This record gives sequence, C-alpha cells and structure tokens, in this order.
Amino acid sequence: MKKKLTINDIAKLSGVGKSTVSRYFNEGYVKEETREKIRKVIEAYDYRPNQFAASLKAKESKLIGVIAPCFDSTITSRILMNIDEKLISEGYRSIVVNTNHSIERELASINRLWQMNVDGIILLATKVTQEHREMVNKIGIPFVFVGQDVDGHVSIINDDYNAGYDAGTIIGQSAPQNVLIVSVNIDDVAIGKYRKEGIIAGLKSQGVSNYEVIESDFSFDKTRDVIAYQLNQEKYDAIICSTDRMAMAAFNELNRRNKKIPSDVSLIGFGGYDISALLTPSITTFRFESEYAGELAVETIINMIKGGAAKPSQVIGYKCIIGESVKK
Amino acid sequence: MKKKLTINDIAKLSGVGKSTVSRYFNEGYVKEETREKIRKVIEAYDYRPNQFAASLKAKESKLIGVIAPCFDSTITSRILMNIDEKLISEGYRSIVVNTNHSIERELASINRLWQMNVDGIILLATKVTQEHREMVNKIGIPFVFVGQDVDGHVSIINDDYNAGYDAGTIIGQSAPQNVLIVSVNIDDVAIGKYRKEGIIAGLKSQGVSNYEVIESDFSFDKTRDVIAYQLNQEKYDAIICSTDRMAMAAFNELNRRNKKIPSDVSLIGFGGYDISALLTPSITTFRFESEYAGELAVETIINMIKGGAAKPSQVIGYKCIIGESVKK
DNA sequence: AGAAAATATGGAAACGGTTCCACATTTTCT
DNA sequence: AGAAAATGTGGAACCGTTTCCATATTTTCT
Repeated sequence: MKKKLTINDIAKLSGVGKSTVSRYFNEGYVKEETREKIRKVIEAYDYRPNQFAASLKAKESKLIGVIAPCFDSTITSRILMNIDEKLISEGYRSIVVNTNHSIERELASINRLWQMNVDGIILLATKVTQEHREMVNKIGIPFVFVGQDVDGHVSIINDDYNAGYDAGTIIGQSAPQNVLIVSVNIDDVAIGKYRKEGIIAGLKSQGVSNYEVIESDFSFDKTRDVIAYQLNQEKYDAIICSTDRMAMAAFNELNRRNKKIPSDVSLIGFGGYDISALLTPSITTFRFESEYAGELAVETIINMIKGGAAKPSQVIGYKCIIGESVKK
Repeated sequence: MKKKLTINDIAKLSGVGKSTVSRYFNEGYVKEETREKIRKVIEAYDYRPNQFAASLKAKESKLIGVIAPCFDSTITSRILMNIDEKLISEGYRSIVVNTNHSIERELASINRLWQMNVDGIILLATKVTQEHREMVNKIGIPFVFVGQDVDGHVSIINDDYNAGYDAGTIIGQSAPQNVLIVSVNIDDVAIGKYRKEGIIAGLKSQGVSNYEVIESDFSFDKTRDVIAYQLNQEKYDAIICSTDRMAMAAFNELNRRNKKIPSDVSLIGFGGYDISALLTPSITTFRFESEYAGELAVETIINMIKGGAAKPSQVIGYKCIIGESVKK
C-alpha cells in the first residue's frame, strides 16, 4: 500500500509553503503561476486533501448525516436519492445510516453522527419520542425531521390529512356499505393520526359513516394477517390502507379469497409505489412529492447551517394516481 | 449551540491527564479508581470522543465505504441492510453512497471515500471498467466487489451461471415452442454473460433450441417497450427475464395483451423480490442469498484489513422460489 | 528484602490539514 | 512619484485525538 501523500509533500514537491497549497484548495490568494505549479504536482500524484484532517480545524465538515428507518421502502429510497443528489450539488456529502426501525439505533446514530462532526442531520422519522427532542436539543446542530411534525423543531411533512381526506372522498363516492380502514399505531402521528383522521373526514363528507379502523404495522405479513382476521369477522366492500405495501397485502388476501377488485371490494393505498400501477387491476394511490421533500430538507438544513432562520414546518403536496381499484 | 467538550476538558474536570482519558477509551492501563472518576465526568457531560480527530492519528478509522448503484432495488437494499448490520456488530461503521448508476459518480465516490480515510470499500458492482481496476490499485486499501467477478481482485459473486441453468431447465421442461430471453448488455458480465449463458445451456439440456435473446436495461419502461416490440414480431410461449423487475414488465405487457400466464406464456425471473410472490399468478424466481453476500463481504473486508490473505472470489448460492408462472 | 515485572500516569510529539499573522510584492489611486 | 490598497507567500499555532516515552507506584518473584 503506497503511502498517501500529505499537503506537506505537495508543498515540498512544488516548492511552495503548505499554507499556499491549502489556499490553492480553499480559494485564497495564489498567483496564477504558483497555482499552475501546484496543479501539476497534484495531478501528477493525484493528491486529494484528507477530509477528516480538514474538518478538524475548520468549523465545517461539509457532511450531513441522514438517518433512515430502512432502505427497502420505495418512499425511503426515493427521498434518500434526492437528498443525496441535492446535497452533492450543494457541495456537501452525506453519511447515510440505516436504523432498521430500531429506536435505540436511531438515537445511537444521532450520537455517532454528532461524533463525526456532521454539520447537520436529516432524520426520516416514523416515531419521534421525548428522547429525540432532548437529544436534538443537546447536540445543538441543525436538525431536520422529515415525515413527522415535531413541534418546536424543523420538519418537512406530508400533507397527510388532506391526502387522507381525498382518499376518503374517493372511496365515499363509490357509496360503500362498509369500509375497512387499515391504519398504524398512533406513535406514528403523521400516518396513525392525521392520515387516518383525514380519511375518516373524507368518508363523512360523502355521508359514509359505516367504517371500522384496525391497526397494523407497515409489514406485509402482519397486515395480511390482520386483514384476513377482520374479513373473517365481517363483510367489507372497501378497504383503505395506510401505505401501498399494506394495500398489496390486502390485494393478496382478497385475491386469495377470490374477491374481485373493485367489483366486490374497492381498494386504495398511499405512497405511489411503482408496483401499484403494475398489479391488475392497478391500485389507486396517493403519491407524495417525495423528491421535493428531499430537496426541501437539504435546502432547509443548509439554510440553517448558514445561520438562516428556519420555518418550523413545511408541507409538501401529493397527487392522486388513479387506478382501477375503486368502484365507479 | 453549546460548545462540544474535548478530551482536554474531560481530563481537567476529572483531574487526570488527557492521555489517561484516551486510555480509558482504548483499553489501556487505568486504575479502577481513576476509571471511576473519569466515568462520572463523562456521564455527567455526555462526552464522546471526536471520531475524526481519533482516526487522524490512529491508523484505523473503523469506517467502511459502501457504494451502491441505487437504493431502489430490492436486492440492493437487502444487501445494504445486511452489510450494515454485520459491520456494526464487528465494531465498524459504514458510509453508504448512492451513485445512481453513474460510472463517474462511482469513481468519484471511491475517491471521496478514500479521502475520508475509510479502512476499506465494498462496491456493489454492475459494470466494472479498467478505470475501476486502476483506481483500486492506486488507492491500495482493501476493496471488495459484490456481484461481479473481477479477476485479480476480491469479489463476492452470485452463482449466476447455475441459477441461469436451472431457470433454463425449468422452462425447458415445459416444452416451449419458442423462448424469449430478455438479457442485458454484456458490460454487466454477471448477468449479461454468465446468467444468460446458463439460461441457454439449461434450455439446451432439455432439447430446446428455439430461443431468441434480446437486450434491455434494468428499467421497467425500457424493458416493457423492448418486449412489446418483440411480441409484435413473433410469437413466444415462454419468457425468461434477467431480473424480477424486468419480469414484472413482461407481466404487465402480457396482461395488456390478454395473454394468460402460464397457459399462453410461461414467465420466469431472477431476484426473489417480494412482489413476485404477490402477483397473480405468482412468478417463479431465483433468490440469491443476498443476506449472506452482505455478511460475507464484511467478513472478507475485515479479514483483509487485519492483513489476512483473501480468496479472490467467493460464490454465494441461490434457491428457486416456485411460483405459478410456468406451465407444467 | 531486593530485583524484576506489571500496572499507572502525565507530558510532549505526532496526525494532516486550516488559519492567523507578518511580511513582500504588485497594482491602483491621487 | 509616493502612499494606500490589493495580492501573494511562508511560518507557526492550532484543531482533538493517539501514542511514545519517561517516570512513578504497586505487585510478584526468588
């Protein structure tokens, strides 16, 4: 393993002081002539300054920590990709951490990122606890929550209530006899509360009051079990699922029971997963502008880093992708 | 923003030298009594040593760079998740970078990670160029390729030929008249060459020689277009797709044409995506042991870091997940 | 009991950069 | 032309750690 060159080596090789080389990289005064000498050496040896050493003395590390609950959700990867993209275009780098839905690992990750001197942290949140708030206050670096509204903190949130309302309305318009709403624990306030409340309000707006709410988690298997159990108890002709993955579980269970969508049962989901469009029939779903969420998160955090005042919470929109899964 | 404490502050606060505090963290001689004093201070102020500063002096950064072509593939997130998991359990951290399928960004990422002093890099590879080889040689840190066999370098590879062979055999046993193989560019040697060659050999083993190979990329849209075009030209009663996403494109196109699977056309894919099982009919697919690939990659790279001799390439297995998409 | 080994500790020198400062050279202004 | 301003440069200090070394102190051995 060849030894890595340092700024000192470059300085010697090009016959200038190390501070001049440093300035070369950080836009300080360097004469064109000197600049050229340094450029040649750097190119010849393909030298790159060590980021860690740089951020040790400089206040900025140009590093943003991004914490995600998982990598295997369409939405998550969509946001992640856009955060990454935008971050790079703004001259930052990202460190992505996967917590695999563990709250402890989430908190531990915040600490680890902090140790790494990141300039800020973006958290793709599902459940925000008191501990989160305390930790955010403690570390005192710019922090942006995506997906959950955390009062007193900066967050980028989906317009969950209204998307829910629209979904409820669409299902309501199909004049269902009995609606099953598959939601999640209220710990996830955005989905378990706002989205759900929107759905219910939407249904009511169409005069539908015959509905039942059951709770699942985001997993396919659990959701299918929960729905299967519920379908054994009672008859439904419409199912509203909190995410597309959950809608897929419903889809699967309905297929298994030979229920036709939408003639027997209408189905609707949230997320705008690509696959929703692939199924036959395709599933009506709500797609949040996650690309925009990623971008906005980056803009917001960079603004905070630069000392700008941040608005506490910003809402991103959605659009309905109409499929064939709702009865006319 | 509260000022971050340094090891010096901790040393003063607990009345010991900073080297003692350092030893406290790095298992050196510290008397139980002293240890206790330090522990108290650290806990009171919730101090954590700055990783960057640490890795500046110490040879190890305990950081592994992981480069992925995207985040939105089932396989990728599966591998990523396991790499992460295993890395943490081994006392390392990962820096995950998404290159969004851009070769330039891939090369740039290698450089960036190198600048960050990572102890090693794991690359989830699709296409490996000469530049890759040169760069790997240049940076001289442990490097593991996952998914592609790179001669002279360490790689973890799928048993593509045999999986292909089995797929070919299964389709071959259904005695098809005319088979369409949807492959990818040979730049992706693993899939575009070995997997394809395995498929063809498998078909031949069952006496099938009536097949055609077309080329697509990994995207849904392109693949559907390519298949649609081909179906306009000729009649096929079996389609073998190189990935499940591509199989989904075929699925979609066949549905659109009212072709029944498997009675009109048999369909088979690779990857073991969850959704393959959800479709009706479910699609027969080959699932590589990607969890194991992740683990193995980590074991291998840590072994290399510790100076152990690494075997050039290790093959991971697969299993066939039988669906209902192949005619008996 | 005395020597050798093991345990404990703090000071100082790295690590590879950035930045402050003092000073030299060039350009611009009146 | 001379002063002021802008440009250019190198040395030294510093960022927050680890590690080497010198030096105590304690334990173990013969």
